[in-house]
Amino acid sequence: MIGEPGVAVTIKDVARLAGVSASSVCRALADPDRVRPETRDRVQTAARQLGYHPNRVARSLITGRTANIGVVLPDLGNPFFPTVVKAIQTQARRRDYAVLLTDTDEDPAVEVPAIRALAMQVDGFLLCSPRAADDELRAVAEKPMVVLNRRISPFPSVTADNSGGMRQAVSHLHALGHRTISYVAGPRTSWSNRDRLRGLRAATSALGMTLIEIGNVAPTVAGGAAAADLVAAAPVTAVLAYNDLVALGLVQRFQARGIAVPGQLSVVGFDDILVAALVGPPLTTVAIGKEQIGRVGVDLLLALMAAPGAAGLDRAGSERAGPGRGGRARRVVPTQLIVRGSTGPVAR
Amino acid sequence: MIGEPGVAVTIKDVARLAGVSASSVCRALADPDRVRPETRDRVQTAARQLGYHPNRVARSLITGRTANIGVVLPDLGNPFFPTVVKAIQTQARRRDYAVLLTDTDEDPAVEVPAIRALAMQVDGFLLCSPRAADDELRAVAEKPMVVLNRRISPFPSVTADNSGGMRQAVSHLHALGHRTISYVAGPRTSWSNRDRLRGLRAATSALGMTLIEIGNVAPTVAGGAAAADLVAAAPVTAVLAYNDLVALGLVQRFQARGIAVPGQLSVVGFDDILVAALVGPPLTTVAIGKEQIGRVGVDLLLALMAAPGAAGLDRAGSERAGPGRGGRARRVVPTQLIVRGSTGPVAR
DNA sequence: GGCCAGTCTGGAATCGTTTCCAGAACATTG
DNA sequence: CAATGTTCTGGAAACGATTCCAGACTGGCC
Repeated sequence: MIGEPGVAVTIKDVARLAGVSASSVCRALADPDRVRPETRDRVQTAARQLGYHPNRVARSLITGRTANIGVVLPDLGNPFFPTVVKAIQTQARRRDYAVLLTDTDEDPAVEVPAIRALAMQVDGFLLCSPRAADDELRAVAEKPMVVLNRRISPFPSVTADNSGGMRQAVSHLHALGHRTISYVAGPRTSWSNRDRLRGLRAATSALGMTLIEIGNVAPTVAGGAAAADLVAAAPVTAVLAYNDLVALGLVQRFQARGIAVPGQLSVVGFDDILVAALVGPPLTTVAIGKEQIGRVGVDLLLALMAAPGAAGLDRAGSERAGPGRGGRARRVVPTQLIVRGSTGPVAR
Repeated sequence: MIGEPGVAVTIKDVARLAGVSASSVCRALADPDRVRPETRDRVQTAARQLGYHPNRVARSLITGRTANIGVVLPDLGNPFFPTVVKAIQTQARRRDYAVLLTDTDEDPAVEVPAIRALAMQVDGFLLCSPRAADDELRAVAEKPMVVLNRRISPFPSVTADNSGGMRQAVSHLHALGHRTISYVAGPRTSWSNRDRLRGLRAATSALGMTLIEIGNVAPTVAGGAAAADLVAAAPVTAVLAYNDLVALGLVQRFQARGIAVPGQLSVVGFDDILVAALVGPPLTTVAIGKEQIGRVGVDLLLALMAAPGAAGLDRAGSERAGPGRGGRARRVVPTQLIVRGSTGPVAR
């Protein structure tokens, strides 16, 4: 590579060295079969010699494609998201896409401006657990969008089987003798929270159990700790938390108050973040294929972008974009209860 | 906002509606004082009416600036990094920059290609704990670069006061009566690992303690668990780990083998990731201002980009770029030992 | 009233690439 | 050998914004 140190080498430099026109360079590199083998070789040699790499910005301008995807999520501080992002990033790179990341700090009001700001530099969006209202998100969808951990028609989505997870968790608790349990709810704006609650209600009522719902808290350790006293005051023998962080906050506060887990109170989390296995007692929780969510999300988005009328919202009355082609697919990844040490038989 | 749904509104549309030329629209929006107040108002009204936002790609092409910064890091799965990235992201957004993220999966060979691939779409790089060789990184530096958690001349860097942290940790252990301790080293390619080891050696020898170094392991829980047996076999009463994940792996394996922590063996981590406080026993560890690292990194990078000869490497014999202006600043953020439950007096 | 300075504006060039179009070169066929 | 078709190539336009330059207009001043 002999490229001048500071100055970028352009297609014209290659053209000059190869003794052909810029158009031919472009063709030789983009679609080698459209030029004579001899020119192809000359161009490719020249390009290699100069260390030429096409300017993606200039290319974007004319093709309208950026080869970037935008990822918007509420909080990197929640270990759930980095795992998903990592999977997204890996899969995106494999497909030659780069990832533009925005953390909205759990603030719904930041989401729409953030999407708008990124819109021009990406070919599509992956919205992880978006907090804004359905209508707002639909209104801002000029680019293809895939939603993770939430369903918003008409976007394709990837969600976890929250109901299934809750069913497993509840029947586990039921088997241990628990009959009255509590749920510590996450953010009101979280679709996963609503979905988990829905599944939980169905599961408990199916088994004739009593469910006491405890207000919405931030999906953090602090949020869980804040709710712990309310839970302790309720006549329950077990508690399910919106997610692992909340569960950890609960356990921490229980232990600080001398409430034995699982001796006096069983605790179940959701997500199976790394730390769940490490705390004392290790947390019983519902595992989600986080990598799968990220990976499938990327695939869905790429399919959507490749689809014929690849705008964010299909135009009114568009031909049926079959879910098979990524049109408005709804993928559900399985969940699985991981029984660890934070749940046990009901006391007495 | 009356913009056509699918078609992007360009500067020409605004110009037409406002009855002025494109140049005037550009001036009115970029630098309102350079046009007559009346034109300014007409343009601004028209722009608002059409929902015009300048196309950043087109702008990049002519200005050469992208308003993106590239972040490269080894593993989002290590909770240390999401925290740093979150701070980076927040600070970048505040300065109107977007963040392009790449996770290299701890593979040095991925780093350079990743940087090269991103180079054209960013104005500068933030390399978090890069694993590649100094020379490779210098060779790939066409854009301004700031290095986090490592020092590579001539790049500005932000590092933690590893030596100071180790000194605190060692004197804590010394006060508890420990005299022979072990260090479980992280990746050989990690500068932080070498820096921590350096500080550790200095601190132990200053206090006349014996240090037994145990091979390089992956900076993960599994890595720590893998080293645990070696540690247990060594004649030590305490062990310092490269980072918290390794420490957690050690503790986990010790407990599995019935070795009491801190009863028989004290364990100290590094980083103070969220989970450190939650495990049982809670981990004594050295805290780093992770947010500060990210924030300062962004500030340094922005200063570097704004600097006169803002190429990656200053040209040979460049005028002294004072560290004050971000030239080749070396910022060190303080560390602090957090004493929790995984350390205690030496047995007997 | 004329001249100069200053303000404001429009047109054109530019960034680097892709793509359309038309023409050149060559081969094929009658 | 002419007519036709095919392959390959170069020039030019285009993407959308910024910026340079020169011209138009205004105002002030003598």
